[in-house]
Amino acid sequence: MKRLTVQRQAILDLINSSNRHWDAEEISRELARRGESIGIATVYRGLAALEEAGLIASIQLADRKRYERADKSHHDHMVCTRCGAIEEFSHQRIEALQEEAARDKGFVITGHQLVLFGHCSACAGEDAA
Amino acid sequence: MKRLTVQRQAILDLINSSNRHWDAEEISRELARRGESIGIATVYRGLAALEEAGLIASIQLADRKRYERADKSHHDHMVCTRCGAIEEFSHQRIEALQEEAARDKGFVITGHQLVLFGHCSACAGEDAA
DNA sequence: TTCGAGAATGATAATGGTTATCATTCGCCA
DNA sequence: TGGCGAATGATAACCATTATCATTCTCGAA
Repeated sequence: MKRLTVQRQAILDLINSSNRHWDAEEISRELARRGESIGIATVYRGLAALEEAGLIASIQLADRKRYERADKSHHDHMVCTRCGAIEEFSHQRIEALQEEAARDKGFVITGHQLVLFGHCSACAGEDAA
Repeated sequence: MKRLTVQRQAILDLINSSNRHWDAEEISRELARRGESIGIATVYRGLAALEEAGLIASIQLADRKRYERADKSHHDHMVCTRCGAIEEFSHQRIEALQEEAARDKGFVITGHQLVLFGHCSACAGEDAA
C-alpha cells in the first residue's frame, strides 16, 4: 500500500471503531449511510491493502470474507450457525500444539484459521426453554 | 438422501478409492475420463447428499469446497500455499481444548474446522537449498 | 509552482464456484 | 403396472470478488 487515502482511512476508522466482523457490502452500506460513499471495488481493494499492511485482520468464512480490527491479540472464532454471531476466544495451548503437529510433519506454518461452528449461549438457551 | 443412484455411487467410489481431497470439477473430469460422465449439477447435488448422509467429509477452503473419504478418524488439515498439497494431522489435545474454550462461553460446538497454512516439507526444503 | 509518473478511484464488465429452474427420466411400491 | 416422489442434466441465475480502463489524485523532482 503506497497511500493511505481518505477512502482507506474511512474503512480503517470504521473497522477500528467497532468490534464487529464486517464484510465488504456492510462497510459499503455503512459508509454510504454516513455520507462517505465509496465504490464497492474500492472497498474491496482497500480492505485487501489494509490487511496486507497489517492494519486490519480477516477471517474467511464459507460464503464471504469478514474483516475486523487488528489491534487485538491473536484469537480464533466461534460462529453461531443460528444467529450468525461471531465470538472470539483464544487458547494459548492450542497454538502451541498446532506448532508441534506441524513440526512433526516438517510443515512451516505461516498462518492458520480455527473456527468452531455451533450455537451461542443465547441460541443454545432456546433449546432448553 | 433417498436414493443412492449410480451417479452418486460413482462419486462415492471415486472418493473412497483415493486419499485425495477432490473438488466438484475434478470429480466431474475424472468420471468423464473414465467414461462415466455426470452433469456438473448432479455432482454438486450428489456431493451435498453424500456429505449429509455422512458418507463423505469436506473442508471448506477459501475458493472451493473439497471432499474426502469419511472413513478416517477425525483430523484437521495443513494446506501448502505453494504447491497446494493438503496434509492431514490430528491432535487429541486440541480437540479437548476447543471443547473447553467453548464451554467457557456457553457455546455448543456442532462442528469445527482447523486449517494450517504454510509450506509443506518439500516446498519448505526449497528455501534451504 | 508546476509537471509527470505512478497509485488509487469508481463504474461496470467479467469471472468462477455454486445453486435454482424445469422438463425429463428413474425407481420403488401400492 | 401405474403413479409419484426423487434424481438427473442442461442451462440460467446468483453472488462475492476481481479485472478493466478511463479518470483523478498525490507526491516528488525540476
